[in-house]
Amino acid sequence: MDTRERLIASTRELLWERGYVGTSPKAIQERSGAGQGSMYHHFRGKPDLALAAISRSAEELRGRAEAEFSGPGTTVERISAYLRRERDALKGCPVGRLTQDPDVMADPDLRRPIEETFAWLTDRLAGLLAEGRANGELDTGLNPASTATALVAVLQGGYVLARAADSVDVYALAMDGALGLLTAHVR
Amino acid sequence: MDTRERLIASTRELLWERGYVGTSPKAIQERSGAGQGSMYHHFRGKPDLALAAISRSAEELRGRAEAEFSGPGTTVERISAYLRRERDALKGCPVGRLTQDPDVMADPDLRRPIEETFAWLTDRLAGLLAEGRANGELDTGLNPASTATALVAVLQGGYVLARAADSVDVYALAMDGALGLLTAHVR
DNA sequence: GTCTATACACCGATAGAC
DNA sequence: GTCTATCGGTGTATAGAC
Repeated sequence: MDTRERLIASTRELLWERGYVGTSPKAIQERSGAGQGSMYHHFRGKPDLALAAISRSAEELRGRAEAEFSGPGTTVERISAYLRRERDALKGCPVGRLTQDPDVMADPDLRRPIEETFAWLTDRLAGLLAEGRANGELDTGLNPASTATALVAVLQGGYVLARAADSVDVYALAMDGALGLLTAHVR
Repeated sequence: MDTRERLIASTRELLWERGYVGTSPKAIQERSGAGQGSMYHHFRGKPDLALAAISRSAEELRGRAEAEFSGPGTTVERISAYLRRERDALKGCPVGRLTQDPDVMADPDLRRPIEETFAWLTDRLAGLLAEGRANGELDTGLNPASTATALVAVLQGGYVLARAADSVDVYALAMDGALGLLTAHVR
């Protein structure tokens, strides 16, 4: 990995662990092994580097989700696989955690990848639910848009509860609850 | 409000808006109108003040939730009232947002009120669901513990999605989805 | 109780040598 | 491309006068 990539990788880790305000150029330099001058040669400053890091994380998240969504099985099985996928629940969501960072949300450039990721995710899930409803797998009474939003929310909230309880089991419990509720709509 | 209370109130606001790392003693002093010496007279330092602020916020959250839980109506109506209560969804949860703060979670004293609040909340909701199941209001197949966890998660995640989309409507949509799923279990 | 002065490390960046 | 030097501002206090 070249210096530029190491800088991005280290920034992604630090943003995940400590958020934007909690991440200093100095910490990024130390973790990446790059010097001061090196960092400012490759990036114009902290926001520029953060943009590269956030975009990369958002891209990766979508890629992994898409793999699950377009995998084998019924729509409910694919949604279940996505929700139950092994996650580092105590670390939280590398994209979702940034919504709590006022300096990120105040910068349209930094905000965009986050907004787009959740819009895409909710939309993709709504599509799967609509597909399941259309092919008779799911109840006709189920609303794809609101249900999809609730499912993404339960995922993000599961991270919050797991961190609060310091237990990955709480994340799994939240997914059990959500899927238990959804299953009642399976014909 | 005396100086001590103003310091706590300002710290609560700042922790809500900017988190622990994003909140400086200087900012607290400016917002509260208290001077440097005044702040360090009433509190030993930032962690001490944060503990007072977090405890207060946690207490208030429980009080408001309990008002909804012990209010009128069926168990599902009370849960619905709680989830749909008017909230400043774009500001996020004053307690839940702190789970993203590594310095808060690393300090057992600061962490405790957060952990306790979510444990209480989930437990209280599970009790309501169990009650609804026992009195025939809800499906016997519904698992109170996992469902309660999912409901608290959807609430916390609703805040995340609302901030990501910069829209309170997304929060409401998540609640619609969750209640839509729950309603299928109402006999 | 509140004020001002002081301290020292870190933040985020720029300049210029190599 | 990377290094070191330097910069003004902030973070988080402590000390001591009033």
